[in-house]
Amino acid sequence: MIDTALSPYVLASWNVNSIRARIDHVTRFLQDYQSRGAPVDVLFLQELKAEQIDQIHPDYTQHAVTQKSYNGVAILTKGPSTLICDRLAGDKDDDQARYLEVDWNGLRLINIYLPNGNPVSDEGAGEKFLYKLAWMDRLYHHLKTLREANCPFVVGGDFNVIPADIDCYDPALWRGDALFHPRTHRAWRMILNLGLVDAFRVIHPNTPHAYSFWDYQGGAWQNDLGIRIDHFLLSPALTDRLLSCAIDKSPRGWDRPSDHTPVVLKLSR
DNA sequence: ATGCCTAACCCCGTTAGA
Repeated sequence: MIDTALSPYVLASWNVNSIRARIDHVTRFLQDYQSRGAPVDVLFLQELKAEQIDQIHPDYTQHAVTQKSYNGVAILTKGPSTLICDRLAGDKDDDQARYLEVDWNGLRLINIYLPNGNPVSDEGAGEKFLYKLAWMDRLYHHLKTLREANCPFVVGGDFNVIPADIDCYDPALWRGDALFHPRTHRAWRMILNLGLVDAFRVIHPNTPHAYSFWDYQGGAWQNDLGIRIDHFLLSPALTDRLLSCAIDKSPRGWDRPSDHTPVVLKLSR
């Protein structure tokens, strides 16, 4: 008999690059963890790319914010959860479906699809890059509010941030890209300096080739030319409950995969 | 070589992703 009181919470985050194209992969992923005795309690999905989505899995409470063709994020939880917010504070005119915040067992779950930001353009004045930086600043201010309220939270998702050299196959090649730009890194540090921990990197401080994304082009997957851009950040109280964080490479090797693979976090209950 | 995949959408090419 499994002692559920001692089993950890399992949280996963996955940019599926279209939920319609990847629904069977999501089902298989959840089934695999279920059959391995580590059922997923919380699943964050990004890039749904569909305005209308059905119930993704019958065993979960589902929240989603969507738009036609682009973006879209969902949070699936075992048991009840309540919607807190489906857009990031700080810009009333921003209607892109990139942010979802729910309460689950007194824990704040925040799923993000942070803007890519390319092209950076001359002097970093590209419209998309400025939107990314502004979005990161808005995220910083919102998380600061939660920190000051001592609200325990986990932020997971596709950050479109390569945190450091170790997180990409060729730092020289990424220099100047919106995912690896000094201004992106500064915004990332601002967020971490609220007292948050990059769960994967604190568990695996020196592990190279720990990637969560491989481009479809140029045999990137076959040659392991990847980048780590999908992350879980934990507030201090949750950092104390961090048991493990791993990147599950297997779904990237399935037939017609997403270009991202899931990150899996375990927290003590 | 802002490109050698992939998906959406809407017409069978364009846009976006990272």
